[in-house]
Amino acid sequence: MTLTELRYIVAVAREKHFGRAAEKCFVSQPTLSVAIKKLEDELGVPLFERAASEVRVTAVGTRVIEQAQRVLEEASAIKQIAAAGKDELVGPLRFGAIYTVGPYVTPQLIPLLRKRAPKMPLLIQENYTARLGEMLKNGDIDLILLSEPFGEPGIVTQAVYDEPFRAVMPVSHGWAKKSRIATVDLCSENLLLLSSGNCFRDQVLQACAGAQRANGAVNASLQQSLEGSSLETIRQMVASGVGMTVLPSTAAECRTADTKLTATKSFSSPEPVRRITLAWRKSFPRARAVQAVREALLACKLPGVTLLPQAAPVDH
Amino acid sequence: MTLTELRYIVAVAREKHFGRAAEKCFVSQPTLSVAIKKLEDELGVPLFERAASEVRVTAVGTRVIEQAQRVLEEASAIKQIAAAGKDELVGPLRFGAIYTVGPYVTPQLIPLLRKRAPKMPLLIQENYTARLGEMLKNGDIDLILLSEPFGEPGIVTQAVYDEPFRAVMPVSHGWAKKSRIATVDLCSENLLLLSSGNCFRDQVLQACAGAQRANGAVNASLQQSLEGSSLETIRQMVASGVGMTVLPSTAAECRTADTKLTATKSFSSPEPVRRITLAWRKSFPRARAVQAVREALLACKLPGVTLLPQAAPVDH
DNA sequence: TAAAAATACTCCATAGGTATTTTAT
DNA sequence: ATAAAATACCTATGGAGTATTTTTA
Repeated sequence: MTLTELRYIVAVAREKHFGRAAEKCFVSQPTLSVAIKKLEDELGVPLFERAASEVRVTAVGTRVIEQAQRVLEEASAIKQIAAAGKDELVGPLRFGAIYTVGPYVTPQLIPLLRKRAPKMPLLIQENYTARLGEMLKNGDIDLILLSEPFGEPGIVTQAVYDEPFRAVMPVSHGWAKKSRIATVDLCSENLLLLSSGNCFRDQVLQACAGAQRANGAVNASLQQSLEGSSLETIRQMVASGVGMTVLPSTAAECRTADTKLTATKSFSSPEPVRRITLAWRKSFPRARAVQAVREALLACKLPGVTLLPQAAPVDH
Repeated sequence: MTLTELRYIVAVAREKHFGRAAEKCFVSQPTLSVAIKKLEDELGVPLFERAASEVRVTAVGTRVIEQAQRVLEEASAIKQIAAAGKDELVGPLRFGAIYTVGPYVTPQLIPLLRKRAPKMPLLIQENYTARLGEMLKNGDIDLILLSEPFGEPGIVTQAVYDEPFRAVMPVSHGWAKKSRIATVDLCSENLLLLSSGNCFRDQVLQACAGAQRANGAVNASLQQSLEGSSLETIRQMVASGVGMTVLPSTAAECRTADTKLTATKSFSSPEPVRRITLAWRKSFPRARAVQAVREALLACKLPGVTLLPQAAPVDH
C-alpha cells in the first residue's frame, strides 16, 4: 500500500471514472488502473464495481476510501508541520547560562532577541557549568552561555566577549582611594567568594595564585575566604562592611549596584579576565538560531566587556 | 513522502540508532539512511541530530514523527477494514422483490439465509419491477427477485423457480366444483386484478389473451377488471364474494389463505406460469452472496412451484 | 581505534508511459 | 460504433543491496 495508491482510489471515488481520475492525478489511465488493481489485490477486496457506463464504489470500498482520505489528511499534516518548522528562528530555543552570567545578561538579551527573532522564545535556565554541559550533551538544552575553559567532543564553542574582574569593597576600606588594584594584593585579603562549584570562585582564586607565582611567592597559601550563595548576596555583604570581593564587571557595574556603600576598582595590568562563550552540540541543526543569539549578545550593553565579534567557532 | 519512509523515521526515533532501526525495518543501514535523508530533503527540515554517539530527534522531528505514527496507524486501519470486508457473506445485502413475490418468499427466506450467512443481514425492499430495475442499475440495491421477462445490459439474471397461476373464487362460485380451470374461460369473468404497473396484472391478462388467441377468438376483448391494491386485499375481496381472481400459487396457497370462504383451482394444461428470477449487476462483486441467496430461495417451501436449480445465469 | 552514519555504485522491482485489446452500451 | 477500462509491453526512476569512506568520540 502506498500513499499514491490511496490518492488514486480517492480520486476514482470522487470522479467515478478512471480516466478523469487519472487526469486529476496527472497520470495515464492505465497507470491508475494498474495501481488500483494492485491495491485491491493486496487488500484482497474489490473497491470498485467497474461497469462500462459507470464506476461504483463497493461497500468495503466506501469504508476503505473514507479511511484513505483520513490517511492522506494526516500525511499532509506532516508537510504542514515541517513547513512550520522550516524557519530556524521559529520555535523555542532552550538556553542556559551559568549563575554568574545569566542574571546580568538575559535581561538585556531577551528584548534584543525578541526584535531579531520574534518567533523564537528563549527557555532560560541557570545552573553550574558542569550541569549545563551535561544537559547540553544530553539534548535537554540547546545552547549555553558560560565561561571558558569549556569544551568536549561533539560540542562547538564560540567566544562572545571577555569580561574583566573588579574588586568591590566597602567605601570604608583602605583601598577605596586607590585607582587600580594589583591582583597579587588580593592574596592578603579575606575575600567573600561563591561556594565551591561555581567556576567564578575558582577563576578568582586562580587569578590570585597566578599573580603570586608571577611575583615569585610560589608557595604562599591563599587567605581563607568567606562564602556567599550568589554574587548579589555577596555584594550585599560587602555593602554591609563584612569584607571585600571580586566580581565580574557586569555584576560589579550593573544598575542594581549600591554605589553609595561600595567602591568598585579595576585591576592593574595584567587585568584578570574571563572569557564568556556560547556552546552547542556540533550536530544541533539550528545554526542560524545560535547566530541570532550570539548577535543579540554582542549587541548587549555590558559594562567593561571586550566584545569578540570575530571569534571563530571552535570544534573540540 | 512514502509510508516506508514514515516507518523508517518512526523506527529511528524508537531506536535512536540508524543501524538498529534498519534491522527492525529489515533493510540495510544505508537504505534507511538514504530514505530518511530523502524525506528530510523533501520536508526541508532535519528530523534527526546525528552524533557519533547518539541520534537525537529534533524539535520538528518530534512532531513529524508523532504525526507519522498517526498516519501509519490510520493506514493499518485500512488493512483491517479490508480484512473485515473480505468475506462476501459478511455485511448487509440490499435485496429487493416485487410486491407479488416479496410477502410470500421473504418470511421463509430470511431464516434460511440466516443459517447460511449469519453475518449477512438482508435489507429488504418491495417495489414494482421497473423501480427495482432502476435502483439496481443505480447501485441503490444489490439483488432483486422478480418475474421474467427482465433483462438489461449490464444485468445478469438467473431463474429460480416457475410459479403456476391459480384461480381463486368464492366457494359459492359455480366453478368451485370443477377440478381444473381452462385459462380461456377466464375471459368471460370479471377478474379482480392489481392496479396497472404490477407485472402480475399484465401477466394474467396476457395469459387470457394468449388462451383466446389459441382458441381462435383473436379479436375478442377481455372483460373489464376490478382493481385491488394488493394480492391480500384482492383475496379478502374474493372471500367476501365480490368476484374471482387469479393469484400466483405462493399467494393462493400460503397459510394466511382463508380456506373456508374461497376455493383455489389449478389451471388445465397449458398451465399459465410465471418465472421468478434473481437479477444483479454484472459488475456486482459478491457473487457468493448472490448464490447464497439463491440457494436459500431454492430451499424455501413454496407451494406449487417448480424449482430450477440448474438454471444458468444469463448475461443480457 | 572503533563505531556509526554517509557515500558510491550496482541492480532490479516497479511506477509510469504508449499502444492495443477487450468489454459493454 | 463508441467509450471506458483492462492488458501488453517498454522505459526509467528510485528503492534496496554491498562495499567503502568519512566522521567522531
